[in-house]
Amino acid sequence: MVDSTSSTRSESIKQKLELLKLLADETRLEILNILMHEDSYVEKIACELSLTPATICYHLKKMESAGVVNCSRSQFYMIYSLNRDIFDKPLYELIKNDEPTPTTDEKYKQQVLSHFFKYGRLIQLPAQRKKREIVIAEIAKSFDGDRTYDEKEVNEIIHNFHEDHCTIRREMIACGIMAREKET
Amino acid sequence: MVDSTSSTRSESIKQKLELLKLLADETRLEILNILMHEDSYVEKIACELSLTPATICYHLKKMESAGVVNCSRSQFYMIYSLNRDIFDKPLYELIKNDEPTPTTDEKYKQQVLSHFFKYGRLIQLPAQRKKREIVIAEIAKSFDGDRTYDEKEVNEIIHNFHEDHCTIRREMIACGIMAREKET
DNA sequence: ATAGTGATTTGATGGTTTTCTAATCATTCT
DNA sequence: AGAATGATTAGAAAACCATCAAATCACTAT
Repeated sequence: MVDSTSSTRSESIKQKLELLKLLADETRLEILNILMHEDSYVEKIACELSLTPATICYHLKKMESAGVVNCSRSQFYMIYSLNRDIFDKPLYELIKNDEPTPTTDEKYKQQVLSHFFKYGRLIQLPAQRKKREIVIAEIAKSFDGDRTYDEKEVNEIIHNFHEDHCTIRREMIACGIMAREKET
Repeated sequence: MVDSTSSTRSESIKQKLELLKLLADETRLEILNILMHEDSYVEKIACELSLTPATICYHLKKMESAGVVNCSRSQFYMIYSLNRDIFDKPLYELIKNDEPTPTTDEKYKQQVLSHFFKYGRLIQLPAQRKKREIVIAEIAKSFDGDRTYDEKEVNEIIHNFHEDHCTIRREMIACGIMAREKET
């Protein structure tokens, strides 16, 4: 059910979270500590921890289905034992998300843009520098980087986004996205 | 507040549990993954994860007080960064309880004994072998290991615990606690 | 000083999880 | 087969925790 050979190069983040949740419980930690010393069975553990067999069973079953412990029958008892392979990894292995990082801070940009643009037009220039840069960069996409524009052209394009083309134009230059050129 | 130099040889089990609980939450894992790439601040993280700044703050504060992250002010922002030392340990370091193990399976014995003895007398011989051994061992404490007893003496001592000294005596021999000797 | 901006606290809500009791299941021994 | 014993499941109560909206705090810049 669970690959215990050697980490399959990318257990989903879900599985890691599941393991961490399993470990983050006092009762289960105590059970694991008992099993570190010797294999044991439900009733005995229940006695040692002063808890109901039902409760211990609940925890053991949970840990078994995650591959943390194994169990096998022996006479009257279900003997539970530790799967020690699990615990060798360093901690950062468990918090690191290997999955193809889909959005680094792309999502943040989208958020900002959708907040300041409505129907393709700029509602208001953000006061924060970081946000302002994002907004300006978006407007800059309408320009061809290889080409030069005269002032009238620039103003027309910016006007599609906002009335006040002067401020925007100034910002674009301030951000280093656009350079002034001596008029020919 | 928290020793970040090098594990102080025995953080209480409580502290370990606290750390594990911190890690066992999807949102916090995501925050940590973001901070693994670069330091960041509340609002930005909130945007990236599509959550409220209040929520992110709640998590960051929690992690800060456990020494998992650090924060410092920079201009408008509270910059949070990872305390990477924490994550070097292998996992078993976090589940192992270093504290002086107070009761290995002593507690289990006490449970069994208090169940089968009342006012110093044996109510009933347990059916289970393991429990029977515990009970028999308790009775055996009344004998001096260095000395030999004749049958009458043995029966008298056992009689203090139970009417049926024959069964008990047989069990003691079966358990290897007492040996028969040719009568002199 | 005051306005603006991000961080934090507070209180309420909803969801998850541990724990128990009681009932049922599975196995062993007579 | 039937009795005994340990393990498991089902259902319910209680504790815990993440999240949000709204209010407040702390700092910066004009």
